[in-house]
Amino acid sequence: MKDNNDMPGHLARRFQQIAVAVFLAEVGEAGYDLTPVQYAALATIKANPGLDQVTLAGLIAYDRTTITGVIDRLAQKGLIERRASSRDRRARELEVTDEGKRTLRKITPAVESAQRIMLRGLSAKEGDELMRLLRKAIAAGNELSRAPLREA
Amino acid sequence: MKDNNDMPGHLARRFQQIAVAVFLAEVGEAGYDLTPVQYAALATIKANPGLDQVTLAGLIAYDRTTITGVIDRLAQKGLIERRASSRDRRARELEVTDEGKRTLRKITPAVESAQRIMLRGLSAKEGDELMRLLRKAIAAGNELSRAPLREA
DNA sequence: TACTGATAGTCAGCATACTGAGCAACATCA
DNA sequence: TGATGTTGCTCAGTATGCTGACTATCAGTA
Repeated sequence: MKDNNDMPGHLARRFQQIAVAVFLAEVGEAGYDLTPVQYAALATIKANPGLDQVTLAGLIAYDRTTITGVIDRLAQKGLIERRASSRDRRARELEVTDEGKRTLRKITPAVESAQRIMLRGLSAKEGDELMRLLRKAIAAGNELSRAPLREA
Repeated sequence: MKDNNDMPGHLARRFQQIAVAVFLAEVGEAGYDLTPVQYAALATIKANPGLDQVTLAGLIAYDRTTITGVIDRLAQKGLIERRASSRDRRARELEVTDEGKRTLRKITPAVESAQRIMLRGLSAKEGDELMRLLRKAIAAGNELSRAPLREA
């Protein structure tokens, strides 16, 4: 009988669980209330102003039905704006507000600190190796989830 | 500006996302409807008959508020039974039913196949190394989530 | 131009996860 | 025994993720 600790799926869940907890703790201590998912969306919108929801979802591998709620919450917090596209009346163009940009600047140290904390059991070399292996496994499995990563 | 791919937190989320999708696909193809979370709970109850919910939660690092729903669904499917404990009237003792045991036997190949598929981009050696690094990072961060792993 | 298929977004419903609160039962100690 | 603190479990509320269905719109073609 295999132990849970021999199951990559179980380890994936556990590592993700810790990663989220660390992120929320660090960002919360900095005085902000942003989830990892909201942060990634916000940062990606800032890097790609005016992109639509489907493109955003592809860039961070979110399901299109999930992104709706994330966008709603970011908009409600005043961090982004959602405008109808002029070229395609189905699409909505996303833009980070000034407050969104300010928030991003302010929480960056907390976000980076969180990334360090979740790897604190590993040496720098091991941390790099873990990320390399995760990237490789993810690349091979990209099409297996409903929300694969998509290039812009 | 750091890329998402340099964030262990993002990689964790993505790997977990793929792991769940692969698990559901494999188990679904085998004709069963069990989530990874339900599977881990079921297997752990079978290995520790009569354990209570808090102990179960500790063994698989689930939050105690999450386990309630998982147990409900397993019981509703007829895979486990929940009895009041005679020693502690607050506690409920969990037991796998015969159908639960049969189900566990039947889906084991699908579960193992899923674990292989989610590592298919890696060599055997790389897969082992990924698991080792995940275990190490998880051990160091165990206490950082609300639902840490606990020994029996 | 009318038809057909694809695409952008949303919604309902279900299953994790978590926060925080609450109740019942237990354990300990004055 | 009685007060106090702890523990097992549940519930309400919020935030991902997913399945599947639906509307509005677009794009290509007959």
